[in-house]
Amino acid sequence: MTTDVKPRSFVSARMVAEKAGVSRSAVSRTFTHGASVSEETRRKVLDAAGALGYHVNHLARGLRERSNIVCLVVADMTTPIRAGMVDVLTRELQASGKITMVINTRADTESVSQALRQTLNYRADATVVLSGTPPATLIETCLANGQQVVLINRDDKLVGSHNLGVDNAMAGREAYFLLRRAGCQRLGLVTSDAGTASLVERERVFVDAARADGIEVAVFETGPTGYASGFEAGRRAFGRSSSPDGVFCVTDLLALGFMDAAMHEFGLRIPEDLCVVGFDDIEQAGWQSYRLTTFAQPLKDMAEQVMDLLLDPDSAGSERILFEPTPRWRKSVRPGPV
Amino acid sequence: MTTDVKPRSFVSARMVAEKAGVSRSAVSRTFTHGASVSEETRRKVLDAAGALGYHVNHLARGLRERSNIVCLVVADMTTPIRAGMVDVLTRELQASGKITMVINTRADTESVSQALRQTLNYRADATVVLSGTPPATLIETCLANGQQVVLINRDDKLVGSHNLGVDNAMAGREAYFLLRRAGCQRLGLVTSDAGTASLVERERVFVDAARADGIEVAVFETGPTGYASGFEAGRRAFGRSSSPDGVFCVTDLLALGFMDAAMHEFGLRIPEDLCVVGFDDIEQAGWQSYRLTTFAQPLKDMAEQVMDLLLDPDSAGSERILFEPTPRWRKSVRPGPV
DNA sequence: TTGACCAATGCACTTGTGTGCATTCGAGAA
DNA sequence: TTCTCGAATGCACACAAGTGCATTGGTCAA
Repeated sequence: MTTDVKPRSFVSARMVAEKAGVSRSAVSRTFTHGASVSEETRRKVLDAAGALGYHVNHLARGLRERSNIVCLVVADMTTPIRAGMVDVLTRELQASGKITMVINTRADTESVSQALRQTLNYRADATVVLSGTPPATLIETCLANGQQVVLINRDDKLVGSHNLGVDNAMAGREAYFLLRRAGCQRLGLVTSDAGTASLVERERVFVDAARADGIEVAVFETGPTGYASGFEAGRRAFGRSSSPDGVFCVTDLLALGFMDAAMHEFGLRIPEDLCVVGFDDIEQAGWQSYRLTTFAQPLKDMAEQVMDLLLDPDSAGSERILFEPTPRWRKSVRPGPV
Repeated sequence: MTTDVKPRSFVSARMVAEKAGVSRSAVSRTFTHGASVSEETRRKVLDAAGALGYHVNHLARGLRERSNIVCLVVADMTTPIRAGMVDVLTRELQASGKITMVINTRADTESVSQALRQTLNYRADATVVLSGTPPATLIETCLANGQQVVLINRDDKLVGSHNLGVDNAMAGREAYFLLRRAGCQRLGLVTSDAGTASLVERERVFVDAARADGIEVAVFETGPTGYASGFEAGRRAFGRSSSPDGVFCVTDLLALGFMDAAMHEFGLRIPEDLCVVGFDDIEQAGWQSYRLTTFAQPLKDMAEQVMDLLLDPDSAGSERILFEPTPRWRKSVRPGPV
């Protein structure tokens, strides 16, 4: 063995050109739409490319113009609602020829900072943040580098970034209305310690609406956003003297946990003894054991809006785009008083 | 306006060099671990880089050596088990400094082919396939181009590709044993029309084990893998004369749907009237309304194994690595006969 | 027959890195 | 003072593409 040169793992345009007996430019032009190549050369190039297994290097192409890479920063991916968002977004991005880099981050700031830096390292054209708390300075760096930034369900007011969100206030009001119409007297609210803007707003509007009618709401906050916290909230809610008969849970997962505690730990019937309203309309909310009345986030619409923003190069951004959650009437709320 | 030259969106090493008054090589070396740079130059470069907001372009870096990109090909991402896989894998990849490209594909072959091609276009070092049916020829192309290929829960026997999977046979046998010990007489099996190798194997082993004891199993196959199919299976199972009293569902989602139909449509008690065993141990299986006895896929272990394979450059591959699913005893199966 | 014109092609430059090689510079030893 | 050695630095090239510009070859009309 004189040479240690093992066959190059990736074939380049140069190698195709050699095999086809043409110039490298010809290869390049063959794979560029609208370039001027004779039919004969084109065929020779395509034959050689097929034989060698050639694939255009999008990384090198991205060196000159745009990379077509979009970064998706997301936390709590196993949560049904988040999984749904990632699913619809990746699908939509792919359909437009973009490629998706997923950055899975825990909630802590340091982790997100690192993630955002990766975004810049790989020259992503845009960054879509589904969660976490990216420091404003880092997002500004993204913007300064010409990236487009889309924030979903967050309430930062960063100049230049796009902001999508659902109308939480509407959901809070509507939830209160539903429970009152069902004749509920002792209202409760279940939330998490996440302190996300969306969650806080739903809580605030619901509590305020009740207070305007002179009704005080019992608030339960037992841990992170999830089934377990809802279950624990249920345990506490019914383990004492005055227990609620109508509850708004700011998230479906919380609601399902709460319902399970009420049903299986305390033998309550839903909706006869207890009415529950959730938010998100995750798949499980429609399962026969729960049939939760809730609000659906228009995921598909939001994803399409994101694509419109990304594909429009000179979209100004920085105004907040609100989406109407659509109510899903199921069986966890009575149509009227008992 | 004489010039139309707007400030370059991304700052390059050249610009940093100019501002710092050093050569571009110095900048490059500052950001390369172990290179020879004086402390003074390093500081000047870092200052300039900070002021300009410079970030190393990993795309250009990837032109020379490896790209550090790993492609994750996945279908049915909203499914809890898949979401869990994507979550743990992205987390693990990130921890090793890899970047994850998610390719969301429908089950059809054409879609997956296109996805695999993207993988090659972006010079991914490796491809991890969670699902779908990539044609063998395409995977061979990946291998020929020096990519590592990891197939999870599939049964292709492609030379050079790594194969991870869980011991489906063990689960099938164990499920049969559990139901028999509970005293179940009329066994049923719920599966989907997906025809995945894993699903088929679980079904086959379960049915064979029963047949060996002279017991015939009623098989229900009503649609794609999911809650709705399980529910429909339940409807059919109890809508006729001889209904099962012990059922193995090849997936938790099928099991939960089946249980809901049994409980809410036919008023059956679990486990008194009906025993159910699932597979996957998704989060919902532990919820209070179900408490499903099932088998957990060792997601974390599998992800770590994937990382070991990817980080070891000369791992031969092509042998199948089996993982033991761990049984989760809950309440959907009686400990003994009624 | 010759000028004009157009399609096809190749050369050379661009993008942003990392790095081998040569050069420079300064310090320490003889 | 001079020689040696190592650290620091810059030049130039490689990587894999796209593309402006010049050149070539062929066809058609005058």
